[in-house]
Amino acid sequence: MGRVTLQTIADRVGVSRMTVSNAFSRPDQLSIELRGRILSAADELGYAGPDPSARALARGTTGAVGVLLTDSLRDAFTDEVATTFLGAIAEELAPTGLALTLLSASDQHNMIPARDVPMDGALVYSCNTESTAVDWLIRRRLPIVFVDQVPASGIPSINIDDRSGARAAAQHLVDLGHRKVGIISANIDGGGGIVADPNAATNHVTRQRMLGWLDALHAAGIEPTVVQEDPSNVSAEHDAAQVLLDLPDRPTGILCFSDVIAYGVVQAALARGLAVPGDLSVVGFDDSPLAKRMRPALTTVRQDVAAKGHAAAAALTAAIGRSRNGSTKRVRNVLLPTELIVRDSTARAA
Amino acid sequence: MGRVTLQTIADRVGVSRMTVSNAFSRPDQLSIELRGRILSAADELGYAGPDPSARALARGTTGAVGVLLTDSLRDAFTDEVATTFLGAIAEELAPTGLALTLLSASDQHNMIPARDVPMDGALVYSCNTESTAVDWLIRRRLPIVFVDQVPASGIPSINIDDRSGARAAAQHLVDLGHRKVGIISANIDGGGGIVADPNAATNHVTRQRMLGWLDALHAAGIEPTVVQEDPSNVSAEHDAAQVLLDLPDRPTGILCFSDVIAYGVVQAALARGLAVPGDLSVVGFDDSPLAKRMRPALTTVRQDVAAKGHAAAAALTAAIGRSRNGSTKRVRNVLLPTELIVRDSTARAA
DNA sequence: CGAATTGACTTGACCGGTATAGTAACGGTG
DNA sequence: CACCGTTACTATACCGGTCAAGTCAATTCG
Repeated sequence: MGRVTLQTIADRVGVSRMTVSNAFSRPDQLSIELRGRILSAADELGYAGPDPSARALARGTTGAVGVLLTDSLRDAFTDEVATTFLGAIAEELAPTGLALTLLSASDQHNMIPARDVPMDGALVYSCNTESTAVDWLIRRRLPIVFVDQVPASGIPSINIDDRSGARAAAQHLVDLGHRKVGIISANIDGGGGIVADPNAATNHVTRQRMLGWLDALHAAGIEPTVVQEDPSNVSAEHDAAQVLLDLPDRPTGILCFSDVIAYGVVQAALARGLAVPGDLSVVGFDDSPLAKRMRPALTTVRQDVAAKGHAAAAALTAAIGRSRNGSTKRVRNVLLPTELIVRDSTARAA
Repeated sequence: MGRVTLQTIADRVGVSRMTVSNAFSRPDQLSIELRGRILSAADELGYAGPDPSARALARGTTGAVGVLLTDSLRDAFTDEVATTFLGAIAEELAPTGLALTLLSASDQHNMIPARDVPMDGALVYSCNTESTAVDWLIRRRLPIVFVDQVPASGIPSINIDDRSGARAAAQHLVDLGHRKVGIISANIDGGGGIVADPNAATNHVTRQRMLGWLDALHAAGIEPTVVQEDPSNVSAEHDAAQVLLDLPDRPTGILCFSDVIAYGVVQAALARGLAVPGDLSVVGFDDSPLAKRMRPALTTVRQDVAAKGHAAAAALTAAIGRSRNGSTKRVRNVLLPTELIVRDSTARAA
């Protein structure tokens, strides 16, 4: 027995295929009585409703939007900040009925999700600027929204004020009298260890935070030692911390790209008998739940990740709406604020 | 200027549409020279590659698989157990190049993701048995895998041994001399508070754990007081705990559906000056990271969520493969073990 | 009472690809 | 030199829907 299609049902009921289609998609186009007959015939035949792929082709819409995530999706679920973000997106998307498709920016054996997966629009979340996946999305002329990405003209974007936040964090250490400062950044140039050129970061967020830190430090005449996480390493935070703590002229304050890193630094410091914040001040970034939870509670830069997610999803649905009815309203570039939260992991330099 | 399709390129280069299609999808079917010309023509015209929807229709495959989640996707990202599970799925799926689409079981204004989103297969994760979304997936004849779901014949399933785990947990309390036992279950019949019929649960996991607890308790002649979380409530765990702790004959041991609930119970107990485990023993379920982290460290039932995720994704790709080449290999029903982990939240009954 | 409207379907084209069977040219073989 | 297997394309028929523009009878209206 072949597949059941609109035609199968049409033949069975003795109407045209179009009428059956209407029975499912535009109930007001036929009599209630006939619709009832069609629906029950469909039911008997075990029809599951119009084929989504066929419908997508004909209608030009799929009912799903994508989120493009750097490298492994795995990480997206491991990181508390990312899950909060995704959760907020899901929440904002729920009333629209759109499903959420997770796309990996890295392609697996000639399958490039950004190019090959059907969708109505996409969110680009903190991808490296060099990623080709983004180019595919653009070529497809999909409505897209950049999040934590360097804003491009004509593309709506959601960012947080990373630079100001980082600047405030660094200034905080400066104000506490720290002169020897270390920085642990996310990955900048592919390896681990000490970074030669702090401005080489391909990731927008990494770069902005770096600029912010340097703003305040340079203004105070401080030249920090910058190390980066080795992304291929499980104990990346720990190793990066060791590099700094092993320096002949050990820093008294460390600025971290994230709370997770900061946590690792604090653990590493405590493990070698250093007091935090007595011997070492540590500042994180994000204000993830971890920051409040850990001991000492972490001084960090707060960003409202949930708000970012909501804004991103809203911007995307707006962009999709815009592309549907050809409206040319100007796109918005949102910049959400950051705020320094001082807790117990920072103190005056010894 | 209209949309660029295979035909546009074909006309431009002066070949048939099929040849252009081959240039993209089956490079071995044409000369290298011609393919080069086609590709560069496509490039000039700003062609983004074969339209995914059209290709999906023609090929009958979309490159994405779904995960059907109970109610709000939001929760899926909030719950550490769920994110671990999803992360493992993503990891297992990565090498296949399949994208992961998150589907809400609840339908929003006549858009039912399970029915309307294009996909090659789906995972059904811990949905209520009554959910109609599952029926849609089945009707579509999509390859599916049940996870934490009552196994149905002909459908591969991944489960953990909830009942044995719960039994071990309850037996543990019995062995410690507890006679007054409370149970805090996940939602059973839609409300909050004390549950009349513990067997009324529509969710398979909820039901199995309940059966397990009762196995051991009834064998010891103990009739527990069962309360359930009110899902609509933010402080659900706390409230449920209060109900038990307010009982005239306060329980000395409480069995919880999850570690998160157990955490809430411990907090509630400590808040009213009860010692844990001195005055009250608490057992969780899942062995999420929280269990190890909290103080006192939680006695709980361990399940390997990551393994569950991997198994689920593997089973799904297997099912998809099976449906492609019409193989009729028998489907597998996997049951993963659980293990009681005794930590510091349980002690002999006072 | 004839014309304009409405309701209920139908017709034919189109969405943008892919599968499969062909065909023509080319070089090698017995 | 007829025969055969390749290589490189093309022709035709779907895939399973939806859209826009009919058709035709049953109202409604001036």
